[in-house]
Amino acid sequence: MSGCLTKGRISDNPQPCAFFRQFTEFPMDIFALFEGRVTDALITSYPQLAENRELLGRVVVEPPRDTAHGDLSSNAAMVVAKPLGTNPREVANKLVEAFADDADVVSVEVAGPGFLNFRLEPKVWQDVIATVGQLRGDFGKSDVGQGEKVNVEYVSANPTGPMHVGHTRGAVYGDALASLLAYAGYDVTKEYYINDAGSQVDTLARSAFLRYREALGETIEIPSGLYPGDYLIPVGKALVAEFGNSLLDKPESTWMAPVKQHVLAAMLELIKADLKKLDIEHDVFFSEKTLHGQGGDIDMTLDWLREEGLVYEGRLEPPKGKAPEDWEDREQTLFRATLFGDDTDRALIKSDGSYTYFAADIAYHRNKVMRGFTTIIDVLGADHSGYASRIQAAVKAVSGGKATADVRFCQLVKLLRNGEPVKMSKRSGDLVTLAEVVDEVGPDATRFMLLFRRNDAPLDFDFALVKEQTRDNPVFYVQYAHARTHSVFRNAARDLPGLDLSPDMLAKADLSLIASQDELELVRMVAGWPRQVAAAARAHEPHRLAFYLHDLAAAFHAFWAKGKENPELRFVNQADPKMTVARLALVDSVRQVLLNGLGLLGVSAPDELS
RNA sequence: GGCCCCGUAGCUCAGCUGGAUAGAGCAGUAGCCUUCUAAGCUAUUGGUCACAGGUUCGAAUCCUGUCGGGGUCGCCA
Repeated sequence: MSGCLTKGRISDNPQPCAFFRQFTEFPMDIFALFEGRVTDALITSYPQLAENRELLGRVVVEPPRDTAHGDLSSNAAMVVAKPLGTNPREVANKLVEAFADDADVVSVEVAGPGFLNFRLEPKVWQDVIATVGQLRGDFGKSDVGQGEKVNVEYVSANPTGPMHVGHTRGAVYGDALASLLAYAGYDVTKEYYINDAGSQVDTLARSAFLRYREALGETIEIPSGLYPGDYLIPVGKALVAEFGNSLLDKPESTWMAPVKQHVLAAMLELIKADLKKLDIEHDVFFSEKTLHGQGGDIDMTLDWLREEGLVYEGRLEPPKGKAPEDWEDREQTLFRATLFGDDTDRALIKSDGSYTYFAADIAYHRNKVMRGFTTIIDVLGADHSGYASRIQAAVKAVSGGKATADVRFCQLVKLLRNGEPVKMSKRSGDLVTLAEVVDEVGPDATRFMLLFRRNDAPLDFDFALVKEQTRDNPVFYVQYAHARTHSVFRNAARDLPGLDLSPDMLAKADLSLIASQDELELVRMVAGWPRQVAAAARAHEPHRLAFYLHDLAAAFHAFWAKGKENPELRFVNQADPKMTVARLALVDSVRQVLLNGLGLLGVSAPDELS
């Protein structure tokens, strides 16, 4: 065959790709495996479909919601029937014939409007346990990304103080997304854009200078408009340590540059330390300032845009409906964003002659494109939602359509304590900081709770619940499932002291013993992990993994509890070492997937809960 | 007024890019601890997927409009 089948799409790569070879030797993702077989069968029966990749890409093999519908179900017949000018059941019947000789398939039925329902040999599922045992941390890893270069820019908080809770969600989301994409075979760079060129860093420097004077013995009063936070006190002292009193009587024009440099570095350290608390480390810290200056990226970008005819001098319509009191109708330098799908053209140069933030941002995104990124993800706060179309237009323009921008927004987090909102006052600089939250509830709970929700939906974060050690707390619930897998092994070692439970021994387990519906149910869940990873990566939605893990934990707890009522279903059976080894291999596969999933989310997986 | 996000069980939310009878958790009700961690499990109640049209074999999902909530609106970053 030509082309390489990966889940949901067919690449243009004429070489068989590693992922597909992996299927043939090692069916890691059962669903993707059968998606390939169904697609092949379609092409065999209807050769004219071979060229219609878009259509074939819509063919899906998925676990049916209702287990009465078998192990796998596919929409293939319904997807292609109309373009073929035939009806779904006819296509379905041909596909049924095609699978008559498939040794993995017990039966295929046509159901409803044309679904194909597969029932598989138990061995297919049993083998998944062995596959997990061999691939370990690589079970779920894939190359759906095919090495595509992706830049994930996240956090990018202004370097004017410590991080507050508002930044935390974007930090966790971006970080988990980056891990997920890397795991799914993308070439990922984690990036932080330092807004160090605007006027707020001058304000920061002035604020720090006040603290400097304070450190030299003056009594200071912080005027409104400057940053009042205590975190600048040590910066003032450090400035004294570095400069003595030499800056004290100098005009601002003299001290501004050195103080700014110093305080920016200090703030960046502060932010890095905060992020470190959540185990977040960026690969690249990109300074906006480096884009400015003569002959810098912004100049170059604007020159280039001019050459392309994408810049003009013109007037913008005032915003509709809103009474534009201070609207000054003036001619300005504009980027033709409307050519690329934005709803208005955008200003590049301010009235004082300096560049707009957006001008720098075009240059920044062009810089990303030049570095070879073809998918550019910006994680922003929801208050920037109007910015998306602008960024997309910019990336489209500077990449000639070769790169795509995905701008993701994180909604607000509402902090609660026992159901009561936590008061926050911005004016006094009394925001709840990231550090305070993490110190109180821990990094695991912080990360998991923020990921246990779609990022663009608002989120209630209740300190009381997050710290609770009950099943109401999803973090704990999942971690407990993992700890429980270890506890099962500890008990096995205790009850069957002679039994070898090493990975080598588990690899030799007689997995045909894993045959009950309850057990196979759990295995099917495990088998779905690679599929979840691929789908979450494609959708840029790490929260799906959190939900999957919660479901897997529930399935495991449920099976564990069945052993309470029915001793034959217990994992550890002193009278039957063979069965015990097989069951432990199953437990081990659950454990491994929980471990892999929690790892991707950046949440620890303790062996034991104290 | 323009644009963006959202509207799913009493509450908090999923819903696998259009699939089969819309799912979890909490709350409510009824059960399960001499038994691998009850830090858990089982059963059960509960829905006009905001509303009205449209697209098609098929819609919570896509399109249009209405209502409601949030955000944002030339030179801030």
